[in-house]
Amino acid sequence: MQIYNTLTRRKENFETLEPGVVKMYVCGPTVYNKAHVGHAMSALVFDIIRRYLLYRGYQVKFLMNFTDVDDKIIQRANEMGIDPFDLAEGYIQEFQQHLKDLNILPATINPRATQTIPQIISMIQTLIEKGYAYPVDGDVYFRVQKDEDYGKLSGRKLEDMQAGARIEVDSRKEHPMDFALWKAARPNEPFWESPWGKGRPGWHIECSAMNLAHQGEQIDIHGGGNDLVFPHHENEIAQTESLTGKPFARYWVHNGMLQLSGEKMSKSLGNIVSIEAFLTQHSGDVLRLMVINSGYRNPLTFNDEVLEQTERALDRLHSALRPALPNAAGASEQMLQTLKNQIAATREGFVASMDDDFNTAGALGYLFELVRVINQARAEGATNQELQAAQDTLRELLNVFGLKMETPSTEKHQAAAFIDLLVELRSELRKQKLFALSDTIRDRLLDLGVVIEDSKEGSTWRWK
RNA sequence: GGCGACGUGGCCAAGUGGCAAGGCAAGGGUCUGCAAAACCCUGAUCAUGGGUUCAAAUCCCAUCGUCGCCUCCA
Repeated sequence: MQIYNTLTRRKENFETLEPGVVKMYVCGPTVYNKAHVGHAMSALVFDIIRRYLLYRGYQVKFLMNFTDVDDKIIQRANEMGIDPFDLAEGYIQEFQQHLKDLNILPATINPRATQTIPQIISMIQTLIEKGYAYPVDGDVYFRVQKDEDYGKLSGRKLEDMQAGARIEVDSRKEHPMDFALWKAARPNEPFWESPWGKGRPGWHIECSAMNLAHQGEQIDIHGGGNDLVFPHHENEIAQTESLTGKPFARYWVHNGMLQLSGEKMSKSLGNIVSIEAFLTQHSGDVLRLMVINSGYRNPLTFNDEVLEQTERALDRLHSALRPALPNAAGASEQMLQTLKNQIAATREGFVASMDDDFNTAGALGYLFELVRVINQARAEGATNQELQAAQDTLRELLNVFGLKMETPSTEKHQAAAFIDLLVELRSELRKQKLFALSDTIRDRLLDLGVVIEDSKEGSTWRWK
């Protein structure tokens, strides 16, 4: 199995620190507002990676954090006149529900910045002792010049960054790129007691501390959006590796940004489609399939046309899971052999694609080939029993992708007997060539979400 | 200005040295009372210009274009 590593900018063979176990950490959201579909994309990417690792027999320890204290949370809470911790808690609950709705497996642990304060303080103390950090007026800064390979993840040099820096330089800092590990509390801000006075952690240190606390000094996969490469992940590396003297993560994995009308979707740009809004219009499977249908490292095109196309593609996947035609007489030996061969070819192609840096789009292509052959076999009269192995394979691999492939709900089930009755009566009308009436029944049922399909063997119906 | 990524049929998108996956849409056909679904058939030489090679979408150089990061950001 090969994984693209941002640190080396190429694909590398995947070897874990401990055989059979993957320690994985993904940067979660800062919970100061509703999450949008870009956050969902990232969560989906790493959920799919995790599911595939599980499929390949790994045990996966999966952490995703919540940044639940920072400037924006405090600012927003003050504007709304509520407690910042309550604000954060509300958005955390909401995000957890979104993850569930998107069929994302729950994390092994969801650490939070506010629950890791003692570890953060102790980490900062050690960094100060080792000369990698220095306190100023209740703040503590990381000393980037002390870290010789600072910039290795993002491929930047300190000199280059100084040249292009657009930030206002804080004269108390030794170097413009030094970043805060600890921030002194201002009036009306939440704080914790520390050796440097009342304050709260900086943004980057929490992830380092959470990993140290829950995973140890080294992890296998560290993930997040590619907008986190610099400065967030760069700084995580600087902190952790300065402390431990060991490589932090073996593989740095970054997903591309979701693009709305050619731009990154982000809270600051204001071009947001919230997960909540999306899920009122579409199933979670649709967004998941959009993610699957393209490379996780590339930008993901998100617009109404692509959404519509993905809905149709999802319909096609569903089509292969439909039962045999009524009165199916059985398919030819040749057809059954083709079906059997395609099952093997699909399995093989799926794994080969996914082994190559989680090439979901390539793997999906093989699934569609299986779809075609299943539908061919059904059209030639294959029975449910003859279709079973292929459909089971398809279901199994769709499940590796995390697609739910749900169809009817229980309340609809209660209507099934009545629909059966209508379809039966309609068949009688058709025999009597009372087509106007039978078409009316078909149209009216379609309005109610029931699709009737006729064949020479009889009529079938399904939920739209 | 610095660093990086990308540009494949109408749309989305794999492939990254050896005759260009897949999905959506479109056109034609089979089936059907009609319809729907499904099935069958049809289309790209890979931004542009050079170069390397027996061979390039795939490597190198240049140009144009798009996007990301350099500030909070999945």
